[in-house]
Amino acid sequence: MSAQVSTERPVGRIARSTVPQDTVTLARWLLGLVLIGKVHGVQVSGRIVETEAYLQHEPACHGFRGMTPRNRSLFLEHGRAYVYLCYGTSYMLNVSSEAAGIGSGVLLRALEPLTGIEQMRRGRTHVRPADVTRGPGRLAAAFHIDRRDDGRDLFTDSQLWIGRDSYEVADVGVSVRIGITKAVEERLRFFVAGSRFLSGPRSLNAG
DNA sequence: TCGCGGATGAACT
DNA sequence: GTTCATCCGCGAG
Repeated sequence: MSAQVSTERPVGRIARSTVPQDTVTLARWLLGLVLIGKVHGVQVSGRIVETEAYLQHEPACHGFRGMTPRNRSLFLEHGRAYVYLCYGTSYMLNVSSEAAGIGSGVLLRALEPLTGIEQMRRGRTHVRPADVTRGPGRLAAAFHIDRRDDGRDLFTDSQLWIGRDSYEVADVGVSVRIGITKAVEERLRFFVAGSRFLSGPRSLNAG
């Protein structure tokens, strides 16, 4: 099958009032939207093609044991960035997903690069262009996302935000989540079916 | 394409 | 001291 590749289209702001306030709904709704960032003053962007939902009531979720200094952004109202360092090497970008006080969120796992590809690859020229935003750690590295971005409002921020263009997702795929050790059976990973820019083993990206 | 092992650092128990 | 939602390079098939 031929993977559809999106072309450049004008990206606009999304009214906060239209952002879903339910974790699984938000995880699916984010697919096809565009993440915009800035690297050394240059705008970079990519289409969201893969997300995972993390619900506070399950042990795989960072909010499971309640609020701590690290995860407090997860408990803000929906649409805030929760950024943390994983394995000492990779930052993860999440979107808080429920009302204030509830520690659920959506992990952004992969983007299809749209603009600023060479900027994203700066200093990582050994990474193939198609791989530069494949995987949550590489996505954050490409956008230079770190703990300073923690807490940003991703629908009103000027440096790091989520917008929308005319692209519409045809088919959404569902699978188990990747890389976790708890609640491994939950099917809470969502992706743009057929995208060439997904992370994880091929077997998870079919159907 | 896959599976494996090491690197890595901050938060948490 | 343990945990961890990863990445990279390597070698086998």
